[in-house]
Amino acid sequence: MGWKMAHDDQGCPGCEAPDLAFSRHDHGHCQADALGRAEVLIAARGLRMTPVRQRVLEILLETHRAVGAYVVLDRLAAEGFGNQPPVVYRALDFLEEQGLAHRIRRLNAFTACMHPGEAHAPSFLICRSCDLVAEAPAKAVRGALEAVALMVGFTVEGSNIEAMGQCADCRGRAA
Amino acid sequence: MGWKMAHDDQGCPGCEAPDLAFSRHDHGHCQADALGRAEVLIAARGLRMTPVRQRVLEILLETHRAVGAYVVLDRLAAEGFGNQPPVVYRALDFLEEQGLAHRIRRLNAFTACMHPGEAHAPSFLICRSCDLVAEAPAKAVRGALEAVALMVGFTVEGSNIEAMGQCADCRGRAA
DNA sequence: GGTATAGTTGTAATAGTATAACATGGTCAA
DNA sequence: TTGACCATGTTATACTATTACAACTATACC
Repeated sequence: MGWKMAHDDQGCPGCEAPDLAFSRHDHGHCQADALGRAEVLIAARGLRMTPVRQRVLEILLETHRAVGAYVVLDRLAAEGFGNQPPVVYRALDFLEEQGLAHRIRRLNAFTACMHPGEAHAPSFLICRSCDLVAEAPAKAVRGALEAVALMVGFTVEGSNIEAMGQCADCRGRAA
Repeated sequence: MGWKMAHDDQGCPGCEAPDLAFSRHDHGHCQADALGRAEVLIAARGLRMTPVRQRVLEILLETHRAVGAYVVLDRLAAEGFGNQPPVVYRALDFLEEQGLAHRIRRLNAFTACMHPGEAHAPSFLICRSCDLVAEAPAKAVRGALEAVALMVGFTVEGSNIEAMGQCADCRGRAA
């Protein structure tokens, strides 16, 4: 295979690399790993990974790009699921609440979480050329944000941190 | 007046306070200051602060909340401007490009920039109770984000950093 | 097993946000 | 005053998201 392995067999630490989306990797493993983790997590919480939810997650996991709700909906409809917006939005909301997917507000689209289960307040790097979306560790970023908030007595309950720009490959190609 | 003055006469440093939106202040000065700066800035850049643009900025400056495009549009229409979406979106795009307004992606709405002209990559604190939006200094936040990006060779060209939560006042009232 | 319950999905209708494309009109400089 | 450029007006449409209600399914409890 032409892929550079970005992981080993235990816990897929490579999948926590901030540049996962931008680097060649065994995406099949990437998908399977995330999906497996998701199922375990949902079961552990006493919730149900229904067919619609699982299928939506699978669709999101196909790519490291953000996918619009209506693109997912069309896929679902073609496969015999309901073809009205609530079908997909409910699944997406569920996945987001459970930390299995993230909403990329800048794109009005969604992307699968690449390391579900780990407590994380992610930030995203969105390449304007190839549209890949990398989920970067945002511990430092989130810390800085909370520091500012603390100064004014503001309690941060949730945040969205997104950077638009260009990934290394695309910048190289452009130059 | 019942307002605590949050500024002095030269440059309105108070208007750079991260908690401006959340603290009582002379909002009239706040507005006038931002508007004045905006006009100077636009002129200096050889651009035109047209009636529509100015009116949109004024409307955004009325409150420290984010305002939806269609709310602005209704106001414009009631005042004799065009009543079609492009009218307001063009003005908002212009203001955003010039750093005079910011898009709050989490709310699909817009807010006036409180210290135009200063180079800044703002972050926003959005109170879920009172809907006030504070523009907080994001130098540290932006720095952290760029540090992460640098690690993977990603070039940050723009960012949106928004925190949803509760301001000090609202938290106090809730307790 | 039967049945109440909560949760999930299906469906219809509608609300809200944003852009493309083209026509019109104003401003400024040569 | 003509031409170029920019801004605005207008029509139409695309895209994103939610409300409300009906039907169904799994589960737990009796």
